[in-house]
Amino acid sequence: MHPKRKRIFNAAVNQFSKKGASSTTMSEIAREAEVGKGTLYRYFENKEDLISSLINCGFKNITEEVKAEISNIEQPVKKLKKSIEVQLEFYDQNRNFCRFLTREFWGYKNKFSENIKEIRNSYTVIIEDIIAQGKEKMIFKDLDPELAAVSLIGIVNITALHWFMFKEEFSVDKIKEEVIEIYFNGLIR
Amino acid sequence: MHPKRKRIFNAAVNQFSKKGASSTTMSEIAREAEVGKGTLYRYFENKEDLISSLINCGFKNITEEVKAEISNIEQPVKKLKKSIEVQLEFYDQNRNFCRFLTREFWGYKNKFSENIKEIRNSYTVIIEDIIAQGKEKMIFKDLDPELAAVSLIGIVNITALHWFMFKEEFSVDKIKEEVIEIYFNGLIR
DNA sequence: CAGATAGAACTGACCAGTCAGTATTGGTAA
DNA sequence: TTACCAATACTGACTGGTCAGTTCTATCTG
Repeated sequence: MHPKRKRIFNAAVNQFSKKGASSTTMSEIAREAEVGKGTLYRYFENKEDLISSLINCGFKNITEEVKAEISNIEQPVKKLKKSIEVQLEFYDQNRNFCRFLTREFWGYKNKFSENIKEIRNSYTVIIEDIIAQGKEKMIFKDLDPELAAVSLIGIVNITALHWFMFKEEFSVDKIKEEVIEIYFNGLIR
Repeated sequence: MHPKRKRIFNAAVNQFSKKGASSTTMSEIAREAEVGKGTLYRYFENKEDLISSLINCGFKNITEEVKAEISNIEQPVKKLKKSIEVQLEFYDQNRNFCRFLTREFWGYKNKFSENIKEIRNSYTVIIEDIIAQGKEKMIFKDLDPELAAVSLIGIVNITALHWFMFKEEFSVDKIKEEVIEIYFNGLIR
């Protein structure tokens, strides 16, 4: 990616994660990126394009990373565990992006929203497939794979968000262990 | 509550859930509420006041309802099950509010944000306490109650949101059953 | 009449997007 | 090496439009 485009991306994520996309002005992004305001429009058509490119690109990154990391794992349980780990680590290393994503994701209602539905789905489906696979092999219970997938995504996302919204420290390892315990074996002793 | 204030509340939730709070104009809210624009400012100081009152009030409603419903239940497991049920049913009956809340909640960074942290916490703590209680009674595993509470909230919220964002039908019963199964006993057979 | 309301008209602030002008780069010829 | 010249990248003041919040008048209700 062009280094200036990268700079704008980073500046935008920083600002968006602080104030939300719609309360952030293009001038602020330009200032933070140390770039003229006009330059923004050389790299992005308009504000909406910037926002959706950001969501697109970040989401694609996570999805690709997860896909790559689980591709040579056989067992569904190990696959899921790995994907939880990868996701938590990605969030840990991209906190601002995580804040931005979780905030804008649901809300995003515009001409790009169809696109976003698709992107989101592309991730959900990966998890869903693993669960369906494990269900066939009689490793997982007979539950709706979509619901099970969404539940896992919910746990991981909200936990990560909660932790670095309200806590100072964020221990991927501890959270990973406990999330895995709850999701696979439940809260009850 | 004054009926006109109520009307404005409803209109605002409708609009906000469609377009997001910051892209909704006060004139639109007035039109939808069938109320003069000037009247809005008799019932709310300004737009921000309207938004934060809405979040406040809705969140308080859920919290109160959950508190009331679980107050005369003894067993931690039953308490948690009830609170899942109440929350899902509340969301089902207030879909627009749910969409609005999940969208604005995390993002809300302004003079009210401290307040929102508090409100949120007041709900998390209820769940957390039940879990801590069950942990002491050796019913629940030795996990961090906060993490366990946040996980549950994540499952319930994201599942509900996913369902009436991407699906037409929303069966509280089915979702409740499966969420409970996963959360209490885990995905693994 | 008195208090509340609708809603039109207005104001001032704010902001996305533009564009005329400036700086930088890289290629070419002297 | 230097001088010159596009072409390309960049800048930030400016514009047009939008919208929160105010004010005012006509209307309604009791």
